[in-house]
Order: sequence, then C-alpha cells, then structure tokens
Amino acid sequence: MLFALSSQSVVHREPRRTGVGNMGRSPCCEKAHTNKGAWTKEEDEKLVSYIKAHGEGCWRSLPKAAGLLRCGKSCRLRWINYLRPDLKRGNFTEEEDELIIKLHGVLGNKWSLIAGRLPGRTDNEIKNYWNTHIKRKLLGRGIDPQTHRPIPQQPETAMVQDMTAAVKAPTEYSSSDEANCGGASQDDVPYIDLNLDLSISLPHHSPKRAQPSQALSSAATSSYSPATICLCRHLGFQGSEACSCRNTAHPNVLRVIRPLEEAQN
DNA sequence: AAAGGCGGCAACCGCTCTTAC
DNA sequence: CGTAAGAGCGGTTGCCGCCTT
Repeated sequence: MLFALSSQSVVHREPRRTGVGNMGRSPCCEKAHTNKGAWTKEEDEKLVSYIKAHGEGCWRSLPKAAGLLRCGKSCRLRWINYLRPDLKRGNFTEEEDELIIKLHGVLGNKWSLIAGRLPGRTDNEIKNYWNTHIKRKLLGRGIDPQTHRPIPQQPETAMVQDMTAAVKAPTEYSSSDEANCGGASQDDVPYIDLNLDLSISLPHHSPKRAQPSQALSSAATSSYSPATICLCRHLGFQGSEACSCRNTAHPNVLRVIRPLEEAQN
C-alpha cells in the first residue's frame, strides 16, 4: 500500500468559528474534549503517520493512540475522504460522469456502492458531485435526477431514447450474462451496457470483519481477494421477486439484477 | 470597491448494519 | 438468541470563496 501523501491535494481550512456542533443535534459520542470542524495540517500529519505505522484499525481508539483530540468517526472520515493516498482528487471526467449517472439509475443514492465502481473516488465526493453538478446536468437533459425518467412536458419515448444515448457507457463496462443474473433480457434493462456484476472483495487490512458494505466502500481503492455477496439485501428487496440470487448455485453471490424502479414496481 | 447572493464541498449527525460475546 | 459495541452510510449543515450587481 502506498502512503505517499499528496499535500497539495489536501484541503486545510481554518477551523470554523461557530462549530458544526450548533446544528441542533445531540452529540453521538463523548465530545467534551474533542476538536471539531476543519482539520489542521498537524492533525492530518498525526493521523497519517499513525495509520502508516499501525494501519487502519479500531477507529474508536485510534484518536487517543494517535494523540488526536478527535472522535473516531471524524478520523475515519478524514482518512477515507481526504488522506488516503490512493485518492484521485481533481475534476471528474466525462466518462466518470456518465458512469455515475448510470450507476445512480440502478442503485439510487447508494453512494458507497457507486464509489466502489469509481477507483480513487469516495462516496462523499460522488455525493457532493451529484448534488452540485450531475443533478443540474440531468435536468438540462430533461431527465429527473431521482427517477431517471423524462420530465413530463416532453414526449416520453423521445426522452428515453435521449437518455439512453446520453448514458452510453465506456466499453470497459460492458455487460455480461452474469450481470443479468437470472436471465433478464436486454430489452428489460435500460442500462444494459452497465456491468452490474458488482464483485465485492474483502479488505486485506481488516481480516476480522467481512462486512459487505465495508468491502464495497473500499473495494475501489485496494487490491483484495475476491468474494461476492448478494446486493439485493442492501437494496432492500432481498427475497423479493427482483432477487433471483436464491436461484443461483452460489448463495453468497451478490448481484443487482434489475433497476430499482423495476424491482419495486 | 463594497455588498450580497450563490455554489461547492468538508465535516457533522443520527440511523442502520454487522459482528462478537 | 439477545444485546452491546463498533463501523459505515446517507442526509444535512454551514463556512469559504467566487461571481454578480
């Protein structure tokens, strides 16, 4: 694993004067003696050097061990979203844009799953990018960003064609029979060129746990040994008609078979 | 040049899920 | 089997900085 920290890519803002703790919610953990707001360069250096030396481990105890006055969740977020050495940063490419749109069409607001298909990108980054850029982009195309359906005032068939053309994927994301999981025909799936065989692998740094969600969120950034799990549960329709993983010979294989809307109808 | 508005994004929160005991 | 703890996720907030007036 590389640990070359790109200092130019890391944002250091001055700590917020008012603090985000004034947002009206009760603290989720003991925060009487913890810092909040923007991370300082010194804090970043402490966190990076600690993880360099000890790896990612128990986030709860990490702050104390690393000499940080932060809560574990804050450390985790800072590491995952900004300090991890394998992050891309920088502008999203057109191909990334289109891939995000396609994945969102299938997965909905499952940012961590989407991030899993975009190496070097984080869920938070994608979520922000979606809200600030892609939503507008889709609206400009006459497409509802939430439903991915044409906005009513235009003829639907024309818009569907437009949308399909707009989200035409890069060739490396070609589909496979496996991705269709159960034999959905190409006519059934609007994002047919999207590879939905979301193979999930386990983090090498955390052998004691094998959470699908964890593996998904970090799958894009590390090389793990492959292990696949059923996505239907994550998407809320495990066991429903939409989930035909139960029909497969491998009960632990996880796939998205149909777009969410279709599955929920 | 100053003021106000707006967009971008870092960071927080509560909730949910998974695992260990 | 039930419960607690830890970790991750998605939604939300609010500051910063750029742009417009």
